[in-house]
Amino acid sequence: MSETPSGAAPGGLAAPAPAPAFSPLYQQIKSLLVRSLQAGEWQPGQAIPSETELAARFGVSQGTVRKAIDEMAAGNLLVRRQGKGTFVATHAEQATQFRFLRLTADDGSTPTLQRRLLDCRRMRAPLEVSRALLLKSGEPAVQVRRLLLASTPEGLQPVVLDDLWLPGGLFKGLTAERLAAWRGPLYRLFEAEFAVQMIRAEEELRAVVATAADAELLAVALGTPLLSVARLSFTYGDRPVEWRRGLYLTTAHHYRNELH
Amino acid sequence: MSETPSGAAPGGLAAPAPAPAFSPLYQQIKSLLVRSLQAGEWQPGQAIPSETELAARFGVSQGTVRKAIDEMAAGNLLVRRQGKGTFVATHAEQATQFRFLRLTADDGSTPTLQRRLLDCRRMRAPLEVSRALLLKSGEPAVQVRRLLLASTPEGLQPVVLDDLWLPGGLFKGLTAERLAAWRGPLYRLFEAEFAVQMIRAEEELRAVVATAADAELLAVALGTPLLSVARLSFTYGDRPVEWRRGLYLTTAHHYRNELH
DNA sequence: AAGTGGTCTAGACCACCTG
DNA sequence: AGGTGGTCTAGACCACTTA
Repeated sequence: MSETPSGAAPGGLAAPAPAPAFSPLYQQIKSLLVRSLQAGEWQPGQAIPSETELAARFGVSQGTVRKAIDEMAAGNLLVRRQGKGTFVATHAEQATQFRFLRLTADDGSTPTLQRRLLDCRRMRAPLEVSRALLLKSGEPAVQVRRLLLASTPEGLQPVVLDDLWLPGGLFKGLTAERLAAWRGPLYRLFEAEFAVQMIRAEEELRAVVATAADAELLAVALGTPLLSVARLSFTYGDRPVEWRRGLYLTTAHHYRNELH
Repeated sequence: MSETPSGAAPGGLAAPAPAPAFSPLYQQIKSLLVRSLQAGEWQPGQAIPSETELAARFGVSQGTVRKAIDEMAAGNLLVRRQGKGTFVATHAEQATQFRFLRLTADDGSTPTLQRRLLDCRRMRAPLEVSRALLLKSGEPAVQVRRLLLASTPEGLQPVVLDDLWLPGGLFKGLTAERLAAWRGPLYRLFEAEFAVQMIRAEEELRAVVATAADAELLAVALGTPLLSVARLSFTYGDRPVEWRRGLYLTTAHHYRNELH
C-alpha cells in the first residue's frame, strides 16, 4: 500500500462503496482484505497469507495487519489457528451446522435435526421479500420450503417450518434435486456451488398462531402458538442475499439469546 | 504487579474463582480491573485511571493495559472516550434506557415506553427462579410486576408484561414506594442504590398464548399469541442477580436480533 | 528446525478534549 | 498547553503446529 495515514493524496479510490479516504491504516487493510475475500482470491476454508507476508505486500508493519485481521476474526470473517495460520471462515465444519439457528432443547442440549425438503421452485417473490432482497421488479426468486425435525422418544417431531427466498440471479442452478441430494449445511452448498457466503443476519421475532397449513405440516393443533423468526442474511458488503421465515414450535425447545 | 508471564511462582492467588495461574499478562490485568470494579473502587460513570497510570501501577507497558481495557470495553464493562478517558459503564445514560430490551416497532423505530408498576413484594420464589438465582432454600426474594406501554394514535397500549425476581439479600430496601418514585432506568436504580451492576444476560424465547390474567393486563383477547422472554441477568463474576419473564405483545412490535 | 499466530515492550506521533 | 485515548512501528520472545 502506497498511502500512509498522514501523507496520502486526497481522492483515493473510486470504488462504489469505498472506505472513507482517511481512515486508519488497519481499516484500509481490512477493506482490501474483505475485497479479496469478496473476489474469491482465497476460498472458504483455505488459509490466507501469513501476517508477515501481508505486511510486506501492503508495506505496513505486522502489527497493523494483525489489528485488521483481529477485527475480521471478531466478525467471523476469518478464523485464527495458532501455529497454523488464518483461514477464511466456512460453513463446511460440522460444528457450524445450522450456523444462525438459535434453537435449543429445553434441557439445554443442542438438538440434532433432520431436514425434509418440501418444495423448491422459481417464482416471483412477494413484495415484502422483493424489498428486503432489493430485487428489481419482475426479477425472479427461488423459494425453498422445508421442515426441520427433532428425534424424540416418540419419534420424529417437526420443530421448524422454514420458508426461504433467494435471488434467482445468484442461484441459477438451484433445484429441488440438487437440494435433496445435498448432505451438509445449506449455507455450505451456497458457498461451494454459488459462491455466496452468508456473513451476518438480522432477525425479527414474533409470536403467531398456526394456520391450518402450518399446523398440519408441524403436526400440531390449529391455533398452537408459534415463534415466527424472519431472517435477512447478508454477504460481503452488506448485500442481502437470503430472506427466510421460520415458524418454530417452542413446546420442547426455545430460542436462546445472549445479551451484552 | 510482581508476576511476570514466564517467571511467576506457582500457586498464585487462592481466590474462589481465580484466573488461571499462567494466563497472559493482559488477562491478569483484566482480572485485577474487574475486581476493582466489583469492589466498587471506581463508581459507574466515573473515569478509571489513565492507561499510562495503570501501566505504571501494574508495572507493565501501556500497550498491555490497553489490550486488557480493549476486551473490557468490548464486553461493555468500560466505555472509552477519546481525549477524555475510560469510564465505568453505567445504566444512567438516556441512551441506555431499557438496556437489554430488544423491542422494536414494526416501522423500525424505537418505541417510547411508559412504565406502570403493578406490584412489588417480598416472597419466596418459585423453584425455577430459586434455582436460576442460586437462592438457598427458604431465602426470600423480591417480586416486581409491571407493564410497559407504548403511546399510539389510539392512546396508551400495553406491550410488555414484566415479572421480575431479585434476591432479597441484595435488594433490602426495595419497596413499591421506592420503585414508583424512581425516574430513570430500573437498572440505574439497582446500580445506584443497591450496588448491583447488570453486565450481561441470557434469554430464552417462546411463543405462548395469553392466559385470562395476562390478557386482561395487556388488554388483548384471551388466547392472543405472546412472545415469552425469560431473562437471567448477571453481574460481575457471572453471578445471577435477576430473573424475569416478559410477555411481549408482537402485533405492532417485534424482537430484533443480530447474528454474527 | 522452521513457520505460524500470540504476547509484550518502548517509543513515536496523531486526534480529541479541556482549561 | 497538556492530558487522554488511538494508531503505527520495530523488534523480541513465547506457544503451537508440522515436518
